[in-house]
Amino acid sequence: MDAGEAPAWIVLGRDDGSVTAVRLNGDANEEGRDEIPASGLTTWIADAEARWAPRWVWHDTPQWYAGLLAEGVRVARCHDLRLCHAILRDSVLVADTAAVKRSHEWDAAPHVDAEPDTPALFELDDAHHAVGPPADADAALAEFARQRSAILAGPQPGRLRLLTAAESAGALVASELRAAGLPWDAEVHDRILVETLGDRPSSGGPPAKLAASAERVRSALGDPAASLDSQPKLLRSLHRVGVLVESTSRWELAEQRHPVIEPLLEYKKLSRLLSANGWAWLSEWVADGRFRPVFVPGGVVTGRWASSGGGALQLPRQLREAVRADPGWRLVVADVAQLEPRVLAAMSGDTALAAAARGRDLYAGIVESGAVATRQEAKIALLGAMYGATTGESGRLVPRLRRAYPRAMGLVDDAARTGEDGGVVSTWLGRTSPPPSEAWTAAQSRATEAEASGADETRARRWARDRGRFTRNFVVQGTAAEWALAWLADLRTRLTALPPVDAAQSAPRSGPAFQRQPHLAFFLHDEVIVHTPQEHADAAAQAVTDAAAAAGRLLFGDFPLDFRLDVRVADTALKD
DNA sequence: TACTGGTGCGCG
DNA sequence: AAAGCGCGCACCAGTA
Repeated sequence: MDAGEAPAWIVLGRDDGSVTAVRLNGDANEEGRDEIPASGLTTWIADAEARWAPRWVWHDTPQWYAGLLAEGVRVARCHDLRLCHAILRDSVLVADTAAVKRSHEWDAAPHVDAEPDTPALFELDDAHHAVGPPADADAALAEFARQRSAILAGPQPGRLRLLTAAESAGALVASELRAAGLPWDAEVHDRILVETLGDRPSSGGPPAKLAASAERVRSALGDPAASLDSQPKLLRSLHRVGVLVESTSRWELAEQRHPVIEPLLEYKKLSRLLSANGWAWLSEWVADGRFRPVFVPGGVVTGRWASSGGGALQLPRQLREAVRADPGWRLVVADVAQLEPRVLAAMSGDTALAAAARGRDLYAGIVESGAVATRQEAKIALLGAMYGATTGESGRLVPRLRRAYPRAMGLVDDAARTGEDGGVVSTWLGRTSPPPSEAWTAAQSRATEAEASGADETRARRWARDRGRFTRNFVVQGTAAEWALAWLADLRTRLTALPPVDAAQSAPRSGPAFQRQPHLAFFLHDEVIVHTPQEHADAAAQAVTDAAAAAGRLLFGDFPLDFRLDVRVADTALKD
């Protein structure tokens, strides 16, 4: 490693078995290159991180970072070229003439396979093109230059710089979440299953309580052979006994009065638990006291994370009790109260809505303002406004909010109108919705032609409204996701600053990079779980709170609004 | 045997 | 049948 000025960025690329590291100065000019044998890569990166703390520029975070984490090495900052490309390619804050919009080799799907150097990187698809973004150093350098110039040339470079940094920090967090894992007590999980479903059957059949409720259903149907797991067959069985529902969904069934309803609802509940999070899930997804799902940053169009495998974002509340801190450790469980409405207030500059939210439950504030009568009404009305409800109680209440909070409601109404007209909308930091599909556009133009049928017009109108609800929600959901990324990134930095505990208090199952420090263990849109040594529990809880305040300032400056958290320190993630 | 689409339900 | 957004996953049925 050469001495010299500290590089601001180090671009990593893989070429024929070795790794090239290109050092760039603060103006992104090349200062030098190092060829690093694969065997020495981790050490080289750890040394460079300690010495320079550069921003690492690489093609795909999990492919570089999973291996480092496995050897106990963390990095503070990175620039994920694949994720940032996806943002810049569509962003209205980037000129259409920018080269990044045409570097299509970087339009790659998220990599679900988190292991580095696996054949996945070189897999061929049907057309015999390599899957995934380019991994070599020259391609990375060129794309990085395109991205930098796209950001800097735009009308609001600060926002895109923030967004790309936050997105990249999220990528680091996602890899770290997988490496550290969520502490999971398989015995507690098993106990919940046994209590709910009955003993685990030794020979493949259903557990006792599930079988019993199936029997009650079949008996109420008067058909000992009734099939309960096939929707069409179940529907026919219900019709035969006079339960004239159109679907077999819980909501519709609950409105019926018939002896089959109660056992059937119970059967559905139990069978859902067994098939989604039963013993098979436990043995597939929990190992060595940790649930290690794959988080997929940017996996949702709005910028929210998705997950792949294990249903990480759908863990039923019923099982939260199985989330257990290691001995001598604690969990800090925190979620944001009414994140999306608060974000809407801030991004629209609606001081009346911000005042309703400040220092209290936002829905209570709306009630106090007199716009609606009850908390429940406030909630339904606000959700309806953000989702585009037009009917029912929600649709009826929305106009009242429009009068009380014209700026906030104006923002989402404008977004809806733009979407219906075929336009694109953007989040606060500049993530832009995809343009309408060709089929959508074709349907709209067909409906305006002279020979258009009534059906053409109806369909075009329905699709337009569908898209309007999507863009309406996009601006809010997407900006909330940006706030959450800023929260995560800031929190991660604060936790890293807490001193490691001694070996005696370590939690070895969290892996070499996390066993002696508080670390993020779970993230779910507006909620985090931190796993922390007991002695740092209060500091970690404070860090969670401070990070939320910092995220609010980072996005919205001095706008007078707080992002209230519910923070608990406990041994389990169980709520209340 | 592998796929796709529909249904239903878990989460925010 | 949820009204009204965004997801992932299991299961079944129909098809290739």
